[in-house]
Amino acid sequence: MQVGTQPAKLEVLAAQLQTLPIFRNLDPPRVAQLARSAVRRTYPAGGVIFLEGESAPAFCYVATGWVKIVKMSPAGREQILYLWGPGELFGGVGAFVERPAPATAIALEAAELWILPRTAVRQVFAADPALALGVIEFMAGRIDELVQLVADLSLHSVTERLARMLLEQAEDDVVQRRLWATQSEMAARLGTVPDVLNRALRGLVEEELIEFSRQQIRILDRAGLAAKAIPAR
Amino acid sequence: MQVGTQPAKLEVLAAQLQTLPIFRNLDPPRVAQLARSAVRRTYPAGGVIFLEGESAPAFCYVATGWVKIVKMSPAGREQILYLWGPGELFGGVGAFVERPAPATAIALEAAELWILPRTAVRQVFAADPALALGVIEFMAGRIDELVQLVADLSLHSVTERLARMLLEQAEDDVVQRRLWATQSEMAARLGTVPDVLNRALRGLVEEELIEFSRQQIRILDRAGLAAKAIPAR
DNA sequence: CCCGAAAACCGACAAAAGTCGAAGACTCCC
DNA sequence: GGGAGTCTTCGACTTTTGTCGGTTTTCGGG
Repeated sequence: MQVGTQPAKLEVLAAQLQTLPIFRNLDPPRVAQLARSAVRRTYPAGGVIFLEGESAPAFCYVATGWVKIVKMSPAGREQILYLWGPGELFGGVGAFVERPAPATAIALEAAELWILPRTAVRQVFAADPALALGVIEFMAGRIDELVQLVADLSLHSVTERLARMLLEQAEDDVVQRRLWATQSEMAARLGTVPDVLNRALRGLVEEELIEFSRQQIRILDRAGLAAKAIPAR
Repeated sequence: MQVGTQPAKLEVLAAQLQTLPIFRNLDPPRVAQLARSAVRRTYPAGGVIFLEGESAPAFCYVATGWVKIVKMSPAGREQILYLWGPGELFGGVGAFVERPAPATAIALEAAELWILPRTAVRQVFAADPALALGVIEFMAGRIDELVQLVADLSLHSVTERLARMLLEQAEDDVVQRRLWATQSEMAARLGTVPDVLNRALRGLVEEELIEFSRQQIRILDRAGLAAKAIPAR
């Protein structure tokens, strides 16, 4: 490992950060300052980025790879709260509030992250209070997603949740499956167990609404699937 | 209805706002300014304060009464996200971000609220950027609660959730039940239906862990209840 | 190209949650 | 104080979800 990071990489990072909604109102020099203090870390597939209860890290920017934020039950089941991919920023609360991380972050595949250190974020924040609006907006987004997740878990069946997820994620009626997008992971995302998800999946195949392979899931009947997503009664 | 609100009430409001963590770092004159622009509104039991999807209001301060924040399913079931009582502040995101309310707010009993108008909040916010830290902390609290709720819904049974709720809410091993704290409302809070909650409740009575009446629920065996709250397997 | 581990699949079963209809108790309003 | 309406309770039932054991398939690494 080398001391210092190549200027070129930092410039790329700064440019990427600048495009994020949260930093869009921030002066470019400040963004550059943030980028310069960023620490690059890599994780193998399955690597733990931080654990629930630990002191929460500052912002994490995903350069490459995918990350899941999970809650674990005593019995070993897990519920995925968020999935973050390349170009996405997560965490952040820890930069402003002393508060243990409410959940665990794990790399789903080999991932490369930029950690924005707490001190740097605070400096920039103190120098340019307008950043606060961005942070608030950022957190508002997190809240909306969680509210939606709660409503889904409590108010809808597994098949309904699955149908909605497929409709949301499909591009051109096809949901591409990453290597790590196993049925176990999808189940954890939907708040159920692999077996039940499998049943739901082949239930939809039975009704000729979808077809799926290890690589992708194809929607055959978008209208029919939408009907499943919104329960009649 | 009279024009203007009595100065005395506004002073009380200002004093109360000042004690909230979110406004603790705010200059007293600014808090007074905020209080002066506040609008008092009253709602009957069951009255709708705002609907999901509507333009979100700014902060709401509960002077008296209780308020629930709920998601509703097409089938009519509801999931309570938050409960707010006297002295508590909710909402707020709408003051900073143009974003429809993610859920509905309903008064559980006759309630008296102070609405802090968006413009006033923004003025104070612009004048004293330190307020931003308070807002961020405030929202971090909301996120933690939602994460906990997701984990509960997905990872624990109704009885486990009930046991935990009782342990959390009990003061001196007694949970006082408000008039509106019917089994239906408790069920909506726990993410289930009244019948199932009733069964869980009398299941616990059967095991002599609690006893309950319309007025209160008494914990008879705190250790036994705690064992129920944290599943063995 | 083969091997071992992980993932997917299957059927039967168990348990939890939700539904329904109806009866009894309680409250609050008139 | 009566009476309407809500809340609670009950039993039986259905559906959904979760569990278990084992088999087959797939995939990546050697």
